[in-house]
Amino acid sequence: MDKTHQAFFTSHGIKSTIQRNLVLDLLQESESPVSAEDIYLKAALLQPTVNLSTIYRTLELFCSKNIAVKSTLSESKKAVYELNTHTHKHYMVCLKCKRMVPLTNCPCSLIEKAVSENSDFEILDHKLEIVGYCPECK
Amino acid sequence: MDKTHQAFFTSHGIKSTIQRNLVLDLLQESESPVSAEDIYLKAALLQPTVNLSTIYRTLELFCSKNIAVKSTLSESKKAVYELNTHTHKHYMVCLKCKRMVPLTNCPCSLIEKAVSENSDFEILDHKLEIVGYCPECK
DNA sequence: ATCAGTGCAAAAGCTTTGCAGCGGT
DNA sequence: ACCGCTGCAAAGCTTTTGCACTGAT
Repeated sequence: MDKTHQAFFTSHGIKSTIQRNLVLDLLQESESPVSAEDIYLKAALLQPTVNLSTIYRTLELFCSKNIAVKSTLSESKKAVYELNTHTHKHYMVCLKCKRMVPLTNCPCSLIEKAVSENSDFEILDHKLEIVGYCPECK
Repeated sequence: MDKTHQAFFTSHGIKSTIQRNLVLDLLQESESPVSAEDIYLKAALLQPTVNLSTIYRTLELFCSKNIAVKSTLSESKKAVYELNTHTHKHYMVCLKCKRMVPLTNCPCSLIEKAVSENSDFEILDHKLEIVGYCPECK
């Protein structure tokens, strides 16, 4: 059993298992959000008996412990997951290759400010998705 | 057959039918985006033989003709549809009652500008979703 | 030894599709 | 009369769940 994984998981109050270690590693490796199936396909190469439902359960667990974050793009019906960096983050999504490029900085506070001045809505969060073509696809 | 519907649909190059008229009316009536099932339930009251798949086909047709616009919220796995007002529009979504309140004005051009200055991404569109509690639910 | 975690299979929820018959022009 | 539109049923795709077994502490 990997001590690093073990320490990480126990610090979040959950058990370390081979599958969870795997999912954590795979989330760590991927530079942009991935679907449960993406994770599953990569995980199955290393651990052929792993099951898709375990991946879903693990991802859901990670989200509930704030280890990961789930989001859904308007373009697809699949949810995607990424490690929770605890930073404010948005992506540009390429319509062709589906690549997700993170925004380096985001002037969203302007929007929240403007909105809260104009309504009684209590704003907790916001999602911004920029859609277009990445440099390689345009 | 309703002449108004007929004229509208032929101007978009598609046939007018009872079901399409109904869907158009129901989209017109609703002040915020609705799911296919919402439309179906309302439609079934007036036209009991109507079928869910027809609603889906009609909504998809409307979207392909730019009569309607489809979007998916991160909170739900259902798609929602609304008439295409051809205006830039975003919503605040209440976490509790799921009410969608349109933003009166949106400083998004700031974002697109900032983003396009910082990357080679060709921006075609963006989606903004504000999440929180509406005045009644907070 | 205990109890949480997992694999497997089945089901659930939303959406799409094939096909035969109906309906609009 | 023609051909597109619809209803119905079945399937598809993503995600969830029940259950018995496995594995971590």
